[in-house]
Amino acid sequence: MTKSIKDILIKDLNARVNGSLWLEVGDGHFFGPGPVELLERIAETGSISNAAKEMKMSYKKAWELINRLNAQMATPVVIPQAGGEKGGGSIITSEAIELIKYHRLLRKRFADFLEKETKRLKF
Amino acid sequence: MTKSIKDILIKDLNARVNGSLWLEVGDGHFFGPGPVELLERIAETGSISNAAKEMKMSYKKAWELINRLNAQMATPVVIPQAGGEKGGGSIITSEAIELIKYHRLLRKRFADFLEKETKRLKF
DNA sequence: TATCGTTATATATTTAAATATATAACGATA
DNA sequence: TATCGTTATATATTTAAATATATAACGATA
Repeated sequence: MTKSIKDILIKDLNARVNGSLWLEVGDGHFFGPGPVELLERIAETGSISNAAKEMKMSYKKAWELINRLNAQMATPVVIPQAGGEKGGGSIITSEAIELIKYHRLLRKRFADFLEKETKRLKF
Repeated sequence: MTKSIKDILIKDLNARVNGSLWLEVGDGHFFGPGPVELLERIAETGSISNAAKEMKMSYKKAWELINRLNAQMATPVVIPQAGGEKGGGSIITSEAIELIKYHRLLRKRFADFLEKETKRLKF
């Protein structure tokens, strides 16, 4: 009695199906989990700098990410202001909010897919 | 008349949904596209060394990958032989063949999911 | 027992990506 | 006009991952 691959994957290894998802444009990645979280935190904290700190991401990386997004989108996702009452800050646009919402729904459907595939492995 | 996020993503950027998929066990990645391709090429070429060359992967990386897989699985995926008539070689087990088949089906379903989500973006 | 090309292994080097550091520019406010 | 903390930018350093290189062990065969 030989073991099926399912037996090995599930019974012996307790394996599960996992993955990651992003929006792609032209050649490469465009909008994935990282940018989503960064935008959310910019909205919360009011600045790229603080958002980056919270994520333990270097400010440089965060700024380049936002800069790239703003350049690629037809409409910017973040409006930065250098200088001002408290030194400045950044706000996210309504388009960014829509993007986040869309991505949440998309990820939910993806999570369902992954769960379904993991369950399928078990029966 | 403001643009919806869908308009921006599809009309302006021609964005599509993409992602990657793997089997996970315990803490981390376990079996993704890379290992699948490597196993396929070991089956074709009869050696880890040649398979790695074809993929332009360093032998070391290929060997470590196979070694890790063999250690993690209840049954090895590759049977290596050092020494022998032509210096040696490696063959893949029936479990490896099953794994590859399973992964192909899984990726097909994932591709369908991605296509569906990309189309959903368009309407 | 010499030969073959492979597996198995250690170590050095290269590469790419990230963080770290420093600093100018900014603009509302007191 | 001095101050604030931020954005914006360049450069140095660190880190992690990969390749490159070298070599011993292997075992069937002639």
